[in-house]
Amino acid sequence: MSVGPACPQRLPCSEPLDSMGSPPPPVSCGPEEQDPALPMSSTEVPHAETVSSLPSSVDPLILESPDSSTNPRVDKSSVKKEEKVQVKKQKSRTVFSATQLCVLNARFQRQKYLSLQQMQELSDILNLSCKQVKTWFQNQRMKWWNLTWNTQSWNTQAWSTQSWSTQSWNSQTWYSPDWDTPFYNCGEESLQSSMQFQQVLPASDLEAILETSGEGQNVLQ
DNA sequence: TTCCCCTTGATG
DNA sequence: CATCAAGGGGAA
Repeated sequence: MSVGPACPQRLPCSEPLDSMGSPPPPVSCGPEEQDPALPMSSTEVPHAETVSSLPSSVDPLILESPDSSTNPRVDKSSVKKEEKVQVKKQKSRTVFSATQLCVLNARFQRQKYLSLQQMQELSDILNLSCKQVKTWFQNQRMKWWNLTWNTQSWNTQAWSTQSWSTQSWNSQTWYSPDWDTPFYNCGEESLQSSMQFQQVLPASDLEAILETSGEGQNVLQ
């Protein structure tokens, strides 16, 4: 009933597609192709999730990845697939560890859209599934947009809608020219300032650390 | 296929 | 209660 669509007013998103002129769908960039088959074997979400015994946010950091072992075992629940197929309910909200979020956030600040390859790279580094990374970016984009227009509401004069819409999208999108150089793009620092996420760490550095360390999650305590 | 968008469902 | 990661639908 008139509750309203509850929709946060359609964002002025002209879509990055039009910006570029012809950002073809997806393009599938490389050999990677789509991965709807779930790379996760069966454990879909290997970590977290069931950590509700801790009183405070101790952050156990379960970033470890047992998936490498190819599904060693499924903890409790004797049923895993069946449950999904039949019940299909039980949505599990994966709780990303601090490290994972850190890297994701760092990357997001530089790039709002990732290509498939980049997505896979990130997922590999963080030990997450491609789908998870994709979903995370999707949700982040929503938040970011809401935040952006919200900010504009306060400073209606500060920003020119045209300014950001043009620059931002033009800079880069999922359609990036450089696959080899995932990081580094144009100077979007301006956006950063406005956004003021709480973290201002060197994205490339962070990722580099993770990459080098393989799975050093304790790097940043 | 991807995207956005809203809602669901779990976690804090 | 809010937040967050997903599920699902509709649209290029």
